[in-house]
Amino acid sequence: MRSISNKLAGKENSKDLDVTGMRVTKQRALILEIIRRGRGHLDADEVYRRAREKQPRLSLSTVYRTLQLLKKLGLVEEVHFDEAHHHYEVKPSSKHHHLVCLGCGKVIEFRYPLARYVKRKVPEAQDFEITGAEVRLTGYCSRCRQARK
Amino acid sequence: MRSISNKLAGKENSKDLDVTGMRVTKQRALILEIIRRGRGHLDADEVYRRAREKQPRLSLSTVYRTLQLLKKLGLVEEVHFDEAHHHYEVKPSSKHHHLVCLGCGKVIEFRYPLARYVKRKVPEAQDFEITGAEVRLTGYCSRCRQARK
DNA sequence: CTCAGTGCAAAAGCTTTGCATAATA
DNA sequence: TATTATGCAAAGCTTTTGCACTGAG
Repeated sequence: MRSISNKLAGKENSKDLDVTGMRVTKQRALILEIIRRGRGHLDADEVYRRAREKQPRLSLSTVYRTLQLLKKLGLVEEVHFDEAHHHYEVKPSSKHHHLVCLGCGKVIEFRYPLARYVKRKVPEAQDFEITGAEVRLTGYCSRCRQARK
Repeated sequence: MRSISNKLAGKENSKDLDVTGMRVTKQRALILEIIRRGRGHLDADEVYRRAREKQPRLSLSTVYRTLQLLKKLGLVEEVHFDEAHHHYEVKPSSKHHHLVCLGCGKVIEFRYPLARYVKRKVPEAQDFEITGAEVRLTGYCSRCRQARK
C-alpha cells in the first residue's frame, strides 16, 4: 500500500514512514503543491493566502499543521531566513543554498556540495556525520552594488 | 569624542556610527558583557535571565531594545538557529560557523573562510559582494552516532 | 461507520510599543 | 536640566492547541 508521503509526493519510491492511519486530504495536497510551485521562500502566511484562493475555507492552523506534517514526512524543509518568519521549500535542499541580497532582498539559490568540502577541510567536522547544510550568504548583488555607489 | 559603540566595545578604533545622543548605561554594558561571555548561542531570554542575576530590576524589553541597538551598532550579530529563538553573539562571526548535533543539541563552532571559497567556486556568487556568511551544518557528533547504533 | 483532519476561537510563545519615571551627559 | 533609557504593562505577531464537526478510508 502506498504511504501518505508517496501519495502526496506522487511517487512510489520515497522512503516510507510509519504513517499508519494518516490521510491524504485536499488541503494537504494543495499546500504541498503550493510549496512546490512557490519555488521556496514562502512563509506560512503566504502559503495560506495562496491556498485560500482555491480553498477559501481553509484555516491557517491547517496550514501550520500540514507544514509540520510535511516536514516530518521529509517532503518539505523549513529554512530560517529572516527574523520574522520561517520559509518552506521542497526537498532536497541539502545541496541547495542561499545568497541573500541585503539591498533588494533578492534570494539567489545555488547548488554546491559544501558539506563535503567542509568535512574535508574543517577539523572540527571530522568526526561528525553531516546530514544537512544550511548556508546563507549575505551581501549585495551587482545592481545594488551599483546603486550604493 | 568616543562614540557609544567605542565606549561599549572598549576600544577606539571601531567604525563610528551616527549615535548622537545615545547613552552608555549599566544595562547596556551588562548585556553586551553577557553576550561576550556567552560565547554565542544565547537567546534573548537567556540574556535576560543572566542579566537579572546582577540587575534584578532589569526588564525584558530593555534586553530586546539593547539587542537591537547592539545589532545596529554592529557589535552583536543575530543568528537564526532553531525555530523558536534568535541567538546573539559578538562580531566578528562572518568567518565563524556552526555545527549542530541533532542528537544532543551540542553546538560546535568552527572558523573557516567559506565565503572566499564559495565566491571562487559558485558562478551565482561571482558578481555578488559577499559581506556575511552563516553556515549551519547539522548532523550527529561521534558520541551520538555511537548511541544511535 | 470510525477515527484522523479541519475550522474556529482561544491560548501561548516571542518581540515590540506607549507612557510615566529614572538616570545619563 | 534636557533628553535618552528604563520598567511596566499592554499590544502585536507568528505559531500552537482544544474541541466539536467533517470527511477520508
